[in-house]
Amino acid sequence: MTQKKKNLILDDLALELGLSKSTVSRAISGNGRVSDQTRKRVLECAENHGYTPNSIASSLARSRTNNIGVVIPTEAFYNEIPFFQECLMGACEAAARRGYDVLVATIGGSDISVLRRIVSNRKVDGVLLTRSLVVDYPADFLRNAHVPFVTVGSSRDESIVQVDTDTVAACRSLTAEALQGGCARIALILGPLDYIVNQDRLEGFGKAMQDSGRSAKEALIYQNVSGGKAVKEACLQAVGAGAERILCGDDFICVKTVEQLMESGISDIRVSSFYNSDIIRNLPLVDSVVSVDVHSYGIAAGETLIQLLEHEPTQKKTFVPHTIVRYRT
Amino acid sequence: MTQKKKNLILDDLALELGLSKSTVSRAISGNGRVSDQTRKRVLECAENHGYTPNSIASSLARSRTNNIGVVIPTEAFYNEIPFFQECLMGACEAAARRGYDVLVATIGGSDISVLRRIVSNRKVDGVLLTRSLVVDYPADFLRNAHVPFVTVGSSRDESIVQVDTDTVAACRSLTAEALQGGCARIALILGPLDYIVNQDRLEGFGKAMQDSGRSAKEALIYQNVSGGKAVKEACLQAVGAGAERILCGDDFICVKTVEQLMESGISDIRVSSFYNSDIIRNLPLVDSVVSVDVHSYGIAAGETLIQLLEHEPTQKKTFVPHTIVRYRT
DNA sequence: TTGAAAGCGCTAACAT
DNA sequence: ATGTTAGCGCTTTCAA
Repeated sequence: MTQKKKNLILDDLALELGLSKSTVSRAISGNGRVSDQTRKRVLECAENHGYTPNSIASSLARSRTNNIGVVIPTEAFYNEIPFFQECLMGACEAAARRGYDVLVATIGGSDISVLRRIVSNRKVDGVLLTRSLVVDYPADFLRNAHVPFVTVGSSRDESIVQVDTDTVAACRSLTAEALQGGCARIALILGPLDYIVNQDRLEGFGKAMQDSGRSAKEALIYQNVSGGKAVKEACLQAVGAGAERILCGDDFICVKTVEQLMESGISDIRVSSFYNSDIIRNLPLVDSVVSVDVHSYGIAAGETLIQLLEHEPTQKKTFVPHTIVRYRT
Repeated sequence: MTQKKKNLILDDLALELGLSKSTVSRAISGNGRVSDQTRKRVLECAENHGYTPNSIASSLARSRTNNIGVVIPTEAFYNEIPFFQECLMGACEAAARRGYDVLVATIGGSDISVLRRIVSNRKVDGVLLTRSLVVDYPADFLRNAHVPFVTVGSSRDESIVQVDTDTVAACRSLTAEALQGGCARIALILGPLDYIVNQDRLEGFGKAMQDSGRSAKEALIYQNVSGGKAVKEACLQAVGAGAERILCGDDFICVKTVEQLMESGISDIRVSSFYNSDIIRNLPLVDSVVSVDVHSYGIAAGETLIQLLEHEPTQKKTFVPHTIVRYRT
């Protein structure tokens, strides 16, 4: 086998086999009837010539790229690093399984130019949105452009296909646990409410409070807290107001909260997080978290999107499981 | 403007403008001479029709996709989460700036099937390798397939275009600092030596020892340590052997080491890490780390790859800066 | 400067 | 079951 054989194409195979291009194409793609005999001959020939179809040409002819786009926010990313990464890896896994590839579309703030580009360049067949805002520009854009998409995380828009964990239920359970300890004064530090997930967290929290016969009013709730400094301030306020336990909306908040507590030399307040990643696994004071297998999350979302693209039946809303994890009992 | 205009193509514009396809193409792509007047007319027309070229067709005609592949290892990833993520984001940024898009190719262990696929499907013009092993399958494969690529991290192969931080120098400095404290017994816990980066770390460490007039023999060196359990064992051994300071090869090792120290109730040993991410920013006992701006790292690598693809002059080896960061002096 | 025409490599009617 | 023939939408010689 000489190294420098030029890239051969369908015609070459057809010529060598004494068949027509189309028959060879059918045999290789598996679309259309071909006798078992010829199929075998073709496949064999392709195999030992190391023929691989040019997917670009195929894309042009079929108007399908077999690529999906995964949208990742550049900023939020610094607060929730592992989430998007794991999600992405999951999506890649799902894609690979079905012969798709993944294009990354970063979104900085409300700048969706990269997304616009890959869509208008027709580089993807569909898109995975890895965050849902209350006002969802990317989703609006995609709907408008008639590009199939799936959101990771809930959307208020029922018509959107979504894959999510039951955030409300998860936060409800975690809060319930926290309350069981007979904790009198509880604080909640939450991020921006224009993220659906934070709204859900708040809702779950509220429900648990009600469940235990309390009013959400009794709790110290700090919402729309963003940035390390703001978190630390909220933490100080909570402490000042006599909080015995602090629930944190996400990892970043949790990290900053614990940081503040340590700095203040406080060690008798317990902390929980509504979302768990490896970052907080080593933090002191944290004793329970909501844990989601984000990798499966990504797989489920990728799989769902591909089902959509292949016109396979799909549920409008898929739930992925969560668990409550306790540290140092 | 009606919403449902069908996707228009070059011919449509040509027709409307009373020009030929080719002229319109030239005007839009900017390749080939067109009178300023017509160019303006064409661009205007394209603009207010919202015309966007079909990049797939263009790819087929030019044999260029304007996509780059970024290879991410699936396993190592769990130990060094932020690194690959940030690198990827940096690469995306560089790509976006130059009109390229990014395809993700995951590699699990030595399974490079995804990489193989995107390459043989001709979905990318070049590849970024985000890790270098001593025996580098992906690099060998790419070289063999004549696909341009750049490695993030050093390679022993001088012919490969690489973007890296000067790991040897960085670890040398950090070790030197540690030794200055007048530390008698120093330990080094290092990951697998089949990663170039670990070899470099070891080398930097050794040099610093020599610089200070000691022999590397004096140090407690644990190499090829992988997995949390192994790290903890190494840590215990180091402690048993009287280590006063522990240098860790990377964040994962650092986390596990500190974990072990805490569990053993030890608080008079200082720890340093040869690589720093947010994970360890909140760890006790750690007082100095090597810090690299991984995002710029990714940008530099992406930029270098694209230069390569566009046949612009490129250095064989680009260094990105590092700093030594001290915590709690 | 512009146009005509031949691809790029594959797919999918339609015919045989 | 296989072959023929148009495309898919853009680029790029080569002429004019």
